[in-house]
Amino acid sequence: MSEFLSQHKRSHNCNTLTKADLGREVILMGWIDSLRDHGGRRFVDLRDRYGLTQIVFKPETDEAQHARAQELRNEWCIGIRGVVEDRTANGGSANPRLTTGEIEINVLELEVFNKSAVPPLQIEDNIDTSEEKRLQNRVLDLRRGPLQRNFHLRHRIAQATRAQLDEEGFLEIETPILVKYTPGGARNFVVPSRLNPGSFYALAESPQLYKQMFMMAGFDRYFQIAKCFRDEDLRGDRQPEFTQIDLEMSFVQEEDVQGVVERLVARIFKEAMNIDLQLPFKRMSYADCMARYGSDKPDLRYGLEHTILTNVIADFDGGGVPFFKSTLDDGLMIKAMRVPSEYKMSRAETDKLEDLVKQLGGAGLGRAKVGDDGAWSQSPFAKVISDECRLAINQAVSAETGDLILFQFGKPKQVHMILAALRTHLAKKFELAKTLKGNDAWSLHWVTDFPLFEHDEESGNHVAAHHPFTSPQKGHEDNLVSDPGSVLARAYDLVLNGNEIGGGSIRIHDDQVQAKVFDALAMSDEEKQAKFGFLLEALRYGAPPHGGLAIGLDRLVMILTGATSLRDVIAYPKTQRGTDLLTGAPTPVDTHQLKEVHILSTAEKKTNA
RNA sequence: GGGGCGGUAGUUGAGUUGGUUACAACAUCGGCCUGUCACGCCGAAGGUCGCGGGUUCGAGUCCCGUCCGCCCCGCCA
Repeated sequence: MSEFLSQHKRSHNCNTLTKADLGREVILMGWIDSLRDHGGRRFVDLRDRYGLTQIVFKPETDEAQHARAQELRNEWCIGIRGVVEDRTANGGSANPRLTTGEIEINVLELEVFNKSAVPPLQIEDNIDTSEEKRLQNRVLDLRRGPLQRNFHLRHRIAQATRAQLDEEGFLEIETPILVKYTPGGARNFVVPSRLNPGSFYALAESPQLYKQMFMMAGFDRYFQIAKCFRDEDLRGDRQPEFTQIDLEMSFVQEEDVQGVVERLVARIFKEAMNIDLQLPFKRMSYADCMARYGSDKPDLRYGLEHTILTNVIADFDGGGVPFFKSTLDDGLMIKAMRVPSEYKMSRAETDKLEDLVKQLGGAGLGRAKVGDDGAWSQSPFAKVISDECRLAINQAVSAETGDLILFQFGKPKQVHMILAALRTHLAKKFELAKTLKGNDAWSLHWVTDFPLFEHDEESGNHVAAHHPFTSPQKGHEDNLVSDPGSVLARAYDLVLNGNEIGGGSIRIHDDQVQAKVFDALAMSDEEKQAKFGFLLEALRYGAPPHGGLAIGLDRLVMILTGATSLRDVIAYPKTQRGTDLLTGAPTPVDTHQLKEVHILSTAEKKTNA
């Protein structure tokens, strides 16, 4: 135990002292952010999570302390006792960039708690160190201002969430992390059970079924800031363990859930960002999103809308363009995006767009430059297309002189995906969203009317688009068996600046409807009982109508902090390969540990470089 | 499962057609400096060019394999 600590308590943090404190004796503790040694004056910027304070060592104050100060180095953790003095009166100048910039602490006593080896990264706001080095040295990385601020904001958001949902009558209840393994959907992390040889838990993908059962238990309004685990491939915005603001409500319709979420998000924006959002948020149907933006989470802060041309061109039987004709004959989609003339691109730049299309798996990029009178140039279709078809296309996409029309042909899913990628690519290139200020910089909207099922190409079956407990829309129940592909769901996603930050639905509370949905999913009685028997059982005893939603907390924090990766808002994140460079996890475990949990590894031994 | 980019002092980068002792900035270390706050000045040290193999008189550079990081498609009910 340090003598210094037993005699002194920290009196202030490094961001509070001002001229109002002149003459006070204070105790500060923190890290050495930087050093400036002038021989007879030794300056140290002392840093803690709150800010910086300059401390100064002067030989006339204390010869010995001044001499010791020469030994100090960056990132040492120290404590000091000293007197608040006026920088200007001391013959220096104030630093207007610091809250504490008008004062400095004349050091009377110095305590070194712990020296620091030379840090492998610089502790500065703007570093260009590779992410690999940063993750390997995460403790030092986390000392940096931007990450410290990200976690402050994350804390504010979590607290605003608790306060708001508490005020709205929600109960915060925890659910298990070790849960029943259910195949289908996201891949589960699997945990062997030592006490039950050959059996396994899964780590919870989400508290979905538990929260529904809370409703059946009568808790009425539940929320949780819940850890979730999914063993899928990682992305910049996907980590294998992540956090959801999870909520569920009884006796509600879509607009009730959406209203709660809108008020919650508005409160988060107000408390964390001091931004007043306008309520309610816009609503767009899934079909509309896909047609106009090629995405179920479009960024609505800019245009670059798409137009489906399949029917337009079919009216002209391909308009004399053999490729159009063969595309139509194959039953494929033709879609275009108009790039207005103010977004100027050279030939080389449009060629680069085509490279992007090919990287995404597209065959190529159809183009047409629109001239006077709607004539096309720089286009493989220009010479053969009929005037009528060309004009109809121009009209359909609202083309004006100087515009560029980009075409995609093929399966709808891929056509949408590629044009959506081009749209976001061009928006980035021309900085369409980045330059927006104030409220214009934020776009929130609901996407509604999702299909209840998706067609799974692998199995040929229908699979639940959201999850199998999502309620079909009213009047659609009869189509569940006859035409499942046409059934819309009572599901809704919340989109922020082109990111899906939340999703939810009104659930099925009627076991007859639930049975039909399982039928449409081609699920046998044994299968439903084995997987979801506990839920079906609960549905038999007075299940209330209910619905809810989950917000991806990490993603929300990422967007609000302006971070470009989830890794900057999760304290100890995983790399794209799912490893933790700080601790080295995951690691092999020895065979006797495996034996204890009754499993045997089939992995081949890896040799590390 | 697939496509793309990258790995060179502690850190970030440069390194030509394969050719002396692999270069710069910042950081580090030593010295000087009484008003700095991107302090300044003088000096020094610092390298298994991710790893393994091959071609060659000679490889950071060319070829093959492999490991690692990042971005994207698939995947993520």
